[in-house]
Amino acid sequence: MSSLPAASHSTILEVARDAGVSKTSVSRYLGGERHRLSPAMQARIAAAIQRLGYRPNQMARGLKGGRSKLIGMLVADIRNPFSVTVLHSVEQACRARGFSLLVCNTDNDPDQERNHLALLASYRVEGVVINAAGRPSAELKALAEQGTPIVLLDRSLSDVDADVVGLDNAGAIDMAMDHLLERGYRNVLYVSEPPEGASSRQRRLERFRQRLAQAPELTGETACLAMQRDSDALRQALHGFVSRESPAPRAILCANGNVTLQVAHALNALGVSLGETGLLGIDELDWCALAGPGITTLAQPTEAIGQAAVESLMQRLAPPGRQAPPRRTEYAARLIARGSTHR
Amino acid sequence: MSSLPAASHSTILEVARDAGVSKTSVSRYLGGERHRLSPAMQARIAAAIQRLGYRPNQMARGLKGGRSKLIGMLVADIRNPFSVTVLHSVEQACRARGFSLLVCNTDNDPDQERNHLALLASYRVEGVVINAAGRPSAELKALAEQGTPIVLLDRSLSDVDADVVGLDNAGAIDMAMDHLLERGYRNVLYVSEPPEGASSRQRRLERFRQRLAQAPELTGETACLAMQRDSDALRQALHGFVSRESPAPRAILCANGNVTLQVAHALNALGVSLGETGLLGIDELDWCALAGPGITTLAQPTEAIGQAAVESLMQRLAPPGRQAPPRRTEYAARLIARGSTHR
DNA sequence: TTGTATGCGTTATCAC
DNA sequence: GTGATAACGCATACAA
Repeated sequence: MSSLPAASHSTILEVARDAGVSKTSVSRYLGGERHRLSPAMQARIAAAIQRLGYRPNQMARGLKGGRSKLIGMLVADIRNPFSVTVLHSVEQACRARGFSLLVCNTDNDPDQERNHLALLASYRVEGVVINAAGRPSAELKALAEQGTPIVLLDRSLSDVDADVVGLDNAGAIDMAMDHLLERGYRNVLYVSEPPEGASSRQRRLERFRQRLAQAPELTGETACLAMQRDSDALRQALHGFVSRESPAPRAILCANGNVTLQVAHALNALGVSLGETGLLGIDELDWCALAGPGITTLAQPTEAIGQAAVESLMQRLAPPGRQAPPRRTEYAARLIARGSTHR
Repeated sequence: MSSLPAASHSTILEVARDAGVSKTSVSRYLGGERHRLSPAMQARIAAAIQRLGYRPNQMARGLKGGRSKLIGMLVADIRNPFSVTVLHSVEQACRARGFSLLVCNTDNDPDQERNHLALLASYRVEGVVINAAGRPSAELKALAEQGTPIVLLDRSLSDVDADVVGLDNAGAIDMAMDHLLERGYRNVLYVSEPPEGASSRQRRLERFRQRLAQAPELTGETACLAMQRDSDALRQALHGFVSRESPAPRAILCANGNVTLQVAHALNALGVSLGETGLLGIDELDWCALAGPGITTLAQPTEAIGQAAVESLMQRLAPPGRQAPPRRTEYAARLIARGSTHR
């Protein structure tokens, strides 16, 4: 009763022969048109498929119809928990709609981004979710001009006609500042990674400065540093801020999860006690409750963001009439107050 | 000067026409056989490609040659930092060799694993890296029988002829126990997620028990719980262990990073002070230095593991002669001592 | 309800 | 050196 190990992949033709029917019938059986086949034939085809261990070849399938059933996703930093959570939700949303996800990590490198984009194009992905690392490239424009739907995640790109899905950055900064003010902090250091090439960073920084300008009772400053590369600079900046004479209670606002992590490390090394010196970070991380008295954060609705991204794609995928103009979807952050902002 | 926006993808035929040459020549140009073409023709083809914004269609390529240039990866839990780091290194290694990575997250669900496996097969991936969630499925065996190289990551699978790459689990437990003993702990609670379906968990648990049996000066117990699902049970188990009368210094050994996280949360809630009660976790996490006095960990060489996995695949991909028998590659853990094991 | 013929974009096998 | 032409596995318009 043992079947021979199929040397290679069997084809629809072999199935057809084995079942004694035509290729077309098998194709129909597979393509969700079984209702048009006689029960007898269905049974024979099913048996043949089973017997041969047949698996349809998506490559060939995509060739003819142009439907690769593939969505591409460009992630700027796969090791960023925020990205991963969004990725997770994007993948689920895709799968729920019968698409697979081709994931590319760019490590925030524009060159890699371009290569990956070309790659995705070569696999004829039907849509692309991009957490952009660089400026709009020729590859991206080519993709857009070919009519491939594009959704920008977290970071928008000038000159690109695409939906953008992400956090309400200004609102998040507002929320953070309101919280810090309410808790009595009056001197705020805003720490960010370099904002060039990441619109969300720019937007947050900009809003922080606006808030500073609007609130006379508040003083503040900003520090933009490449976190991983020079942790020394970060430590120095923090040391300067923390040790300086200041009657106003101090707090540090971290522009994203990575910043929060690095700042927490630096403060830890400096022996700064959280709470007395406030600390608030954008992005919720699963360990934030564990560091010192707990770190107050602004959680992003990552699930919603991922789903919205795919939803956008799907709408542009089915072009019934005229395409709607690019849309911007912004989600509100959620404050999770912990000990680090409790004086 | 401006070119019309290419309505859709251009084909090799269009390039050929535009350049006034044959398809074959263009194909040769693309396929790395330029040395057989006259410089003049090369120039014309290059110009045409440029002009039309041509991108080869990998789908069609894979159809004829059978080379999809795709590697599939099954991740049991994409939100696990360990998995992500390995994924990152696998992706880099693949790209360095001209392959793309099709990533599938199974969320530790055997059903999803089977679906994803079928999917990968349908895309004719040339190799698969699997961080398995369940028992060997029919889909997996089909893949193996078709000759698709398979590498098992972290978790081995009985009945599957595949290379296995991962941690030296017994060695890691030894390392952990030696460290705990050296630091004076004499009563150890081993906390793990349910070991069923994850060979590495089984191996670690088994080794822990062996060590207990071998060391008369040591007492210990084990707790296997689904972390996320019932955090109550975990808290109770920890409470029981910590509050029980015991002259012997106590320590908790966490079987992986997720356990460490959940245990840290529970201990935090219980108000247990780390160090006095020892804590050691397998898997280094980027926040481990920040929780209390710092959590001692055993770091896995994730980069090496990812690279070794791809290396394995590549060797089996090129079948010059007879295939070597399945190989097992085990890497040693690295101890990072912190305050949580300092009494 | 079922089958035939053609084409998708590419590579490979020939011939010139 | 270069170019026809035949596959590759599948979907589909068309015919029966």
